[in-house]
Amino acid sequence: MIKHELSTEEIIKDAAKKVFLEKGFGNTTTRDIAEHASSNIALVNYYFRSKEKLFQEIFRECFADTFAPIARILNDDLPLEAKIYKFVDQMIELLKSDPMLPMFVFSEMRGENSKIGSLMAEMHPKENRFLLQLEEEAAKGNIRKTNFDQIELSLMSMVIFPFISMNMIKMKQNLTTEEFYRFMDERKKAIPEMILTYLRHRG
Amino acid sequence: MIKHELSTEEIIKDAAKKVFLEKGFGNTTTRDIAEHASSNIALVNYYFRSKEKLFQEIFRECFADTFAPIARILNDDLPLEAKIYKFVDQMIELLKSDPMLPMFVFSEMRGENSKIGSLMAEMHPKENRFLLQLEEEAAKGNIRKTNFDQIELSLMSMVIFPFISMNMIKMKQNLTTEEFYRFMDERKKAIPEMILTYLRHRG
DNA sequence: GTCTATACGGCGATAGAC
DNA sequence: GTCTATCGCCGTATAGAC
Repeated sequence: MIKHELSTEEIIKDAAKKVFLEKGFGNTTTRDIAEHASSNIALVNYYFRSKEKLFQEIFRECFADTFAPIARILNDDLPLEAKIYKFVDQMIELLKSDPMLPMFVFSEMRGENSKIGSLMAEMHPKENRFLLQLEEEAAKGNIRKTNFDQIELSLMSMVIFPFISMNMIKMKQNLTTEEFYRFMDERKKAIPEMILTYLRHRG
Repeated sequence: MIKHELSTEEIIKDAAKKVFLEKGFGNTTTRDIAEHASSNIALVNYYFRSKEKLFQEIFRECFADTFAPIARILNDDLPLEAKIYKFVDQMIELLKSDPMLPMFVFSEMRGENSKIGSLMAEMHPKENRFLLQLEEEAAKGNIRKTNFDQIELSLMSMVIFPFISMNMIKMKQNLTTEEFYRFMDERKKAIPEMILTYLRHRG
């Protein structure tokens, strides 16, 4: 295992990611980024040409970091129950390690004329194995028939929203970050239980 | 009923709200606001002293618009099932009429040293009738015993998150705004059903 | 109350020395 | 590759005429 020093470019990019995720594009200045990287404005533009370009690069990565795991797990070849447990577990672990990710991604996707747009096209020509799987189980009579788009959205909501409202929750319940994360760990059981109980209950 | 012309102050404030909600504080300029109000920068500062002050005023209102109805309905004097149905229905109607509200509020609450902070203190010394009610029903054996904070958070998540990810959903599923709202109307039944089925199922 | 004109600072970006 | 110095622009805010 070779020990790598971080290159200046990587240091700047990491600093930029940190600041962008915390404050968003509009509240971030190139000077912010340079300072966080213990560098200077000239170098930021030397490596990335502009604040805008740097932002695009980071947003692309964050977008992928958020949605690639979702698509990957939902298209896994696993039985329904195991898949749901795995999805909730892995997503919560991912978001615990990068809790600002969803707020950042969704926030920067606001507005019709968004800086984004093109990213969507490339992202999900993907087929959705999860929905098919729910239809199959329903056909077999193992779970109730219902609108499974609603189920999928509820699953996403219950996993992701707590991180978006993390600050609110922490203040309201007077929690440290550690305590909040323990609360989220509890959800690894609570969410699948609710979804599965509903699906299995005679409609 | 007297017909009121909007005052210049109100026109500017409405314009500011529209722009702030769409783009956030950092991506909004005083010029934006003035243009949307068919006015000029001087007038914006004449009525509100600064962009910051104007923002604070609007944020306060949006914060209240979001959380006051939540607290109000959850503290209503209604049986559990009716309360949950009412909560989901009223919140979805509210958010349909102002779909950018949650994204705006949560986005501007990011970061520890946020422009906000003080608002929290005044907001919820409120007791939470909803959680007490769940405990009561559990004591009577009408619903299962579980961590009701998780239930409450799941309820919020399923109602609010879809509006935060609205753009994503609309693009992914190729929906118009009308179709998205119909999808949300469907949730008025789907969400309470899931929650209640889970609560009533023998744990 | 409203507008034009302007002050002033901070922003993104680059030139040019090393 | 790195840094200092600086340019030009656009941001917020205000002075002052009407």
